[in-house]
Amino acid sequence: MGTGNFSVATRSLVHAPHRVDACELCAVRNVAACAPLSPYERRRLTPIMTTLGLGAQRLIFSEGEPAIYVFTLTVGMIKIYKRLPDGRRQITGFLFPGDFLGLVDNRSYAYSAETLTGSKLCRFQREKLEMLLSSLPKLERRLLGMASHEIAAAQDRMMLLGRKTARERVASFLVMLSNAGAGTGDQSGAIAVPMSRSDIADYLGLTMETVSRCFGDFRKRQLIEMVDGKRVCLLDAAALQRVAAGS
Amino acid sequence: MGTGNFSVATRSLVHAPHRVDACELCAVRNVAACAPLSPYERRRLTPIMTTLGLGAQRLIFSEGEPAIYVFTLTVGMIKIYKRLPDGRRQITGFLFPGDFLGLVDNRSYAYSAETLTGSKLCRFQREKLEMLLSSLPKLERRLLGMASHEIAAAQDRMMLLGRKTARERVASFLVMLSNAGAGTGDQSGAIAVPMSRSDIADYLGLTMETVSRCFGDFRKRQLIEMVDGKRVCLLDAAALQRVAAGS
DNA sequence: CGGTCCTTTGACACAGGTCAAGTAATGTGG
DNA sequence: CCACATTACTTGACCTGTGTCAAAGGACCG
Repeated sequence: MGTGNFSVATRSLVHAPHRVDACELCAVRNVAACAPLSPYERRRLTPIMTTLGLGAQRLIFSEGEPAIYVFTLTVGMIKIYKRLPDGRRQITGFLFPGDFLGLVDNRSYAYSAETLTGSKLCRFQREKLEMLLSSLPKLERRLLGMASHEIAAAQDRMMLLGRKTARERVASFLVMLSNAGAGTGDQSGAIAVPMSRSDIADYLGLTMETVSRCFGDFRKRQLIEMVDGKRVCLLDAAALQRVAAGS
Repeated sequence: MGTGNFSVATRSLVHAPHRVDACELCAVRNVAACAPLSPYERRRLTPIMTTLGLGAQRLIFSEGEPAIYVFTLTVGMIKIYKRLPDGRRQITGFLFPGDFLGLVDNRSYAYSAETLTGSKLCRFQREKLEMLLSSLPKLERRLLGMASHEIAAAQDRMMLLGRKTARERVASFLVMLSNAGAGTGDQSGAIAVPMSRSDIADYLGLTMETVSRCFGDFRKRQLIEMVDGKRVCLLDAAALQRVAAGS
């Protein structure tokens, strides 16, 4: 817990893989100008922070619940999702080590969060963290950077959901996994796909069957190869990228 | 320009409708704990800020362009959108007075922005604003609040695009307009719909024809009434809300 | 091994897309 | 203020991509 393990180290673009107690707010990915926290900042954060480990398929929090904590993921993979009253589900994101979750607009969570694989998280008391923010300007800036990044990603997702075809969506998903999950696959170049077909479907706004058919199609065209149910090898990443971008 | 006009005043939940020069970063809507800027903060912002007025259907900036400025909208309505290489378009948001645009992840805009109606904007030099942020903590907090709000809205939009039916999408759109545009309609309770059918379609991930058919359907069922092409009256807002929520 | 769950595959249905025509709103020049 | 052109919207007929339903593998597990 809190160990600068390989996964965090791989994803963190900003500091060496040594042990850091408040590491998770450092392990921000894809955010420019992301300096690591100072010892002072870490000292301020430690008291309101606990680390926790969870198995696969565990609920972290539910949509509508009071947002007592915010989290950063250090190991594993998480899905976040919303539901309509009749049960329809939209997965609004898959999260990777270094990602932040629980930042809220009002007092309660706007979505549910569930682990896909065994995971380790850093948990912060939300209200206390918010109070600390004013005296930790670097941290606040980092959160703003992460939020901007998330907004951009959300807009890409809207493009996908509103205007891409099923094949384009599945290709986009594979490309995304391959980028985001760099390092989570094995040495053979295969990438880990820990989520079920219906998770993928609910992420892409499709049905399980359509996702399966697209996988089949890509397999037939030699764009991918399935190592096993949970591992895919992108045989022609460039072609997939072309499909994903919409011809 | 910069006048605390009725529109800004209506939308701003946080301060009285007096004249404020750096008003636009105050005129934040739906953000908790949003205190107005101090005179000191305004003094810091004024030098890097200019105000501008634009006609309808004017391009503000384009996807991919270097992001020199960030803006706040004070009067009017704006659409922001992305395109696929073959021209397919997704409108990722309609913006109202008080909304912020141009916050970016990297150095260039991730989307294009275009006015729908005649509009007034406040323009800030992005890099200078970013440098100022550290010394204007309240402002930074406000941006973080706006960003959180936007993320929540984006997730709702993903639910809409991924899982709602055409009728539910159009109903959601009308409810959104009616909430967001409170005050932009006339006294009769009609709400302004300044965007074209194909704008609405590109926002909802549908075609113009389907949007038109849904309007027709709602009209037949007495849920709405069209005052003219650009004004709609919600006859049964509760029923629409029910449709929007997904039964 | 037999059961459970997940995935794949097939046959068919339908929501929403496409194409095309008609109608209303808006603008323009005289 | 009126012809006329232009653009936006509506409506209809038809088509297709994806959803639905059902059954048949496969993988995992006690």
